[in-house]
Amino acid sequence: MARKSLVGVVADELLDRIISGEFPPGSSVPGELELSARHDVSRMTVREAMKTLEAQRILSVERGRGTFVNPLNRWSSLEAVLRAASEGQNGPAAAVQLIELRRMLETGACELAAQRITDAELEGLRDCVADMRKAHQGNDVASFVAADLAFHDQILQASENVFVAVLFEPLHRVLEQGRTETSKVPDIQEHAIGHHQNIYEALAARDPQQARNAMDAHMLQTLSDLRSYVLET
Amino acid sequence: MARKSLVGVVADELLDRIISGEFPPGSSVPGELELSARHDVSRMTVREAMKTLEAQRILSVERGRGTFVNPLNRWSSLEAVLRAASEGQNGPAAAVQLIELRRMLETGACELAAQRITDAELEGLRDCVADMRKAHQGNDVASFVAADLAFHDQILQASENVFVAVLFEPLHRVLEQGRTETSKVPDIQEHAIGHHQNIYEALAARDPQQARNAMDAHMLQTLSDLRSYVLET
DNA sequence: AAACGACAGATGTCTGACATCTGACAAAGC
DNA sequence: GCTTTGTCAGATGTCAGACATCTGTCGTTT
Repeated sequence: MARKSLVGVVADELLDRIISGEFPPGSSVPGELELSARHDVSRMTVREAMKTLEAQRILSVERGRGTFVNPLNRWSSLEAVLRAASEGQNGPAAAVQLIELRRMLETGACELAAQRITDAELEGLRDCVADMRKAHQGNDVASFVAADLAFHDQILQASENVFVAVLFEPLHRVLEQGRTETSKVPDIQEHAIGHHQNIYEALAARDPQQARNAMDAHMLQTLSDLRSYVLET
Repeated sequence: MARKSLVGVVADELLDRIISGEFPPGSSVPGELELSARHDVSRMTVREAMKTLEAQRILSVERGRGTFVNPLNRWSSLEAVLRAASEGQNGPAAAVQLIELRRMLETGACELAAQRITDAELEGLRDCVADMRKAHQGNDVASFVAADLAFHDQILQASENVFVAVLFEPLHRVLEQGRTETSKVPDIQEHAIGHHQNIYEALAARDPQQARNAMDAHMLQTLSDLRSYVLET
């Protein structure tokens, strides 16, 4: 059952303690010896756990002095920040902020893609929309979500901006589950197909402004879907 | 001179070898024993170096099988991706892509800020512009850059979106040096002051669309400045 | 009062050992 | 012949103890 290594367990628990506020930013975490005693593991295991948190800029290790918690805005792990931001009753607010972020990246990428997309990539997008239609008629939620994701991936790739793709990847993972939920509703599926069709046409026309607007409409629709979904459940 | 720990040195060199193409994505890197022999360090040191790269999703460690290089789009470290993307003659292209990314985030944050900014934050922005004017007249480049950065930071904070701030932080570090260079030119300083003034006024009017457009104009100007700067040097 | 030195506590590194997982190959059983 | 099983090499996971080195502090010395 517990498939994670000991290092992962220790790192997770330490991060939990940090997020819970036990070690606020700027303060120091217990020494390696103390943690190894607490978790009943060797010092090396604790060190490797610390190293993973240090690599994500969650901790700063200073030789001879100790290990300190960085302020949240220096963390480089979206997932960790998400965990921290979702504490207490902030879950919905964090979800909205994630969509806002996604909106920035996707509309921007779509604008760039309109200037750079190739004919082959356009064809791929058309196929994705066709797949979504087919899945919608056949009530195949899994295929629908897959085609949806493929569509957005294709645009990201067509934007030819590596950094956007890199920043978007963790978002992809985080938003994946929620997407499957909302995509179950037939009405939402139909809206999505329409928006994707519009985006495709704008990209085919290679009109950056129109492409951005089409994607923006899609994002706002998604945000609206999320709001009603979060409210009713 | 060499203030970095051994772990950092080993991690850096291994990352260099990966970026140079010696270990392409999907392939495996040498085992811990082989690396410890090559760098003349203990196996534990190699392991900690690997852990840092694994935490940045550059490597995937699989027990009993080996350690493998992830494809570039799974890396979570903007700096590492930047190093990889700047290889060979791709430096300028990477710089342009960074500005494009910055444009997405800053225009998006500015649009959000227009809906949420407080009076106190507006006053802070006005002070920043005033400081820029003062530094411009006094030929104080350092103060000018500082006020410029503070202005953008304030907007980021006013957007009230933690995730945008988190994604922007590494960009901040990367773009910092280039900013100091371009800010030396008096003409560019004057342009920047005008744009910042426009942004401030749009935010004061709490008009999201106008704020986005003002920031977008600023970003396009910056991109144009960068292009002419890169071309002539 | 300032400079020095000893000291405790923290992280950095090394050595060697054993545990456990994976993949491959060979031997045993049907 | 074909499947099953045992064994083995090689890889990562974890442990224990030791020593090195840096930092801040607190007396002691000058």
